[in-house]
Amino acid sequence: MVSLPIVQYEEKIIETVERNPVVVVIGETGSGKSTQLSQMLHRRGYGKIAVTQPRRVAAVSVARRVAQELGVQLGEEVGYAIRFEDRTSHSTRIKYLTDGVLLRESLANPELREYSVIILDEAHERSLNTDILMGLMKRLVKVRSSDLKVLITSATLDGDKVSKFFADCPVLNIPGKLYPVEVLYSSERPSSYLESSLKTALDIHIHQPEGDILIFMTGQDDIEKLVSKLEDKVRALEEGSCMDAIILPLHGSLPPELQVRVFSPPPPNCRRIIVATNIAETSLTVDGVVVQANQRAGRAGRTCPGKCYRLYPSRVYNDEFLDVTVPEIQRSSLAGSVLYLKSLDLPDIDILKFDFLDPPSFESLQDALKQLFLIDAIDENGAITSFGQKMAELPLEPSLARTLMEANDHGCLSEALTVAAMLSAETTLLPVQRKTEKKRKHSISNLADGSGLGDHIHLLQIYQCWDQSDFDIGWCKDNGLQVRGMLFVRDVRKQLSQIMQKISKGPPDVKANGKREEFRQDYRNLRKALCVGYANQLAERKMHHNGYRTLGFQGQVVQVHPSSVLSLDDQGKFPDYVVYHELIATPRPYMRNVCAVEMRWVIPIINKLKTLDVYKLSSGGMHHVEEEPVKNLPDLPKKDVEVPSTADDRESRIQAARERFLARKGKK
DNA sequence: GAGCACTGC
Repeated sequence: MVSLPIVQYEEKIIETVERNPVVVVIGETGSGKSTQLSQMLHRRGYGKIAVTQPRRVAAVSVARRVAQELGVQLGEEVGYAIRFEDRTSHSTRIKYLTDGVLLRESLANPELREYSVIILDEAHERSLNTDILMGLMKRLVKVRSSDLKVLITSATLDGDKVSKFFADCPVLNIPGKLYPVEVLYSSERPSSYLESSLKTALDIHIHQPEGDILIFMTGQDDIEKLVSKLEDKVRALEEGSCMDAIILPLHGSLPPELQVRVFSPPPPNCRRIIVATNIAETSLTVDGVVVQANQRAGRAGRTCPGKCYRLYPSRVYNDEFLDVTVPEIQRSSLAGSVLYLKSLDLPDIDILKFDFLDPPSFESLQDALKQLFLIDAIDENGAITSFGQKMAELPLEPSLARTLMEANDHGCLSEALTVAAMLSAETTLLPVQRKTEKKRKHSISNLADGSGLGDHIHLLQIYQCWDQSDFDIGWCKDNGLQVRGMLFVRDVRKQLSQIMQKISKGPPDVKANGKREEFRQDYRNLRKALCVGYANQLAERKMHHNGYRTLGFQGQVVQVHPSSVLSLDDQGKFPDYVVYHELIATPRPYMRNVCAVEMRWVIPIINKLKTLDVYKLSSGGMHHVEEEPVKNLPDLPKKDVEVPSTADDRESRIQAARERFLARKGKK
């Protein structure tokens, strides 16, 4: 085995950990920190060690490698835990797990006494879960000062910032780059990145010695175009003029069996040209890559020297590309995280003053509080309700958790479970769509059309059809649904159902299999439950056309997404009110996954909005503290609510996303 | 008739 750089630092690392409760380890890709740190501490007799990873594949593959290095059976001394898969046992001493799983564990056991060491790996990725864990660790090292060690590891994270966050804890730098990577820039900005990538890749293929090429593109669409163009060009090359080449696409919606092709070595005298999304940036390491046609130099130089071609001038790179990733916590809805933190009931944690490495804006916290209030997860003073406590147990966004609670009280839990599970997997359900195959959708819509009521009902009906086929794999294939996506839905549904059984007072309504609602055809109870859950995601149709105005966004005009199955009435009109699952930020904002609701269900929500007092919500029912002057709070309508505003900050984030999108389009 | 990507419980 090649000796990893980190091994030389073992004494130094151990010594620093012995003396400090928190240590930051900065190690570049290839330093071996993910596999070696846990083993070092294990050798020195530390107790059970948890190592978090932001992604499932990473948790599994790193655990597998460490078990192999230690010569033990996976699941014994070394194991992993990801959603739906716990491969650990009583003898497990080193446990790899996703950050989400550790957060769930900390809900059941806030002090995490099971572990002597907690390593938050890949913290530079700034996943929302890791960010929250960092805040919790800061508190935990105080509570468990004598028997807990915390390590924060990262490739590029600003070590000083994290150190400062953890009371000036020590920072260890482990050099890791094994081989040099030469970086080459284009002299000017290309008019088309696609054409420029094509030209550069061919040029490299024809003129450079052997070694694989990795090209980064922004999306599946461009990947498919580039792959087909590359195939044409390579085929057209004169026989024997240069080595062979195989072109491999790589992106998230590619089935796993096609993804793994990039791990098998090419035939002799053949160069692989891999065209990937940023999935290859972090999730997967492709051996043999020596040349890249875009910006991620870290992926080359792993096993031998490499080259990185940047298809734009260095000035562009320096001026426009060096923004550090905006942490997830500063761009996404915080309702789920806020509810989670409130449910922990830590006496010394005030959500508005929770110690984040990069605090989210005051507005987005308030936005989250407003949403939680609207769905009864917190009371008017901002304190978590018993309802909210139960919702936090569910691994769902609060809107869907609330929908399940409501459905359970109105005899349609079975259907609601299905809808929530289908939405959890929605992106992996549909097959890789090619522009040439549009017909597929119709085959399933004969069986399930949403009864005109929208996409939630559509998803429910698809699952019910599959259920009636006895979960036949062939049925999925015949109807153009991804098998692994549907199996995932079934797992999620089962998990949600078990949690609902645990938390509901009476026996939950899960056995009914949806017969009653099915016969009703109008799915009224289910839609009402969705309306209650999506109280913050309501839209009202504009008087004279089919555009909508969101009630949550100050009069923002949105359209129903073209993929929606929602039908028009005799007059060619959409329903007066809908709830939506998400808004997509494109030049024209779209609601994706909508469900028709009735005005009489909307009225109580509007009324509740009138009672909303954001000042009380955010003061947590206690005296408000100085730092945020009242005049900075957004004005909330207390009377005559026509266009209630509950998501001002999110609106500005959507706006910013739109501007970024437009700017990108403009450049093309 | 338009769709940025990726990840997690």
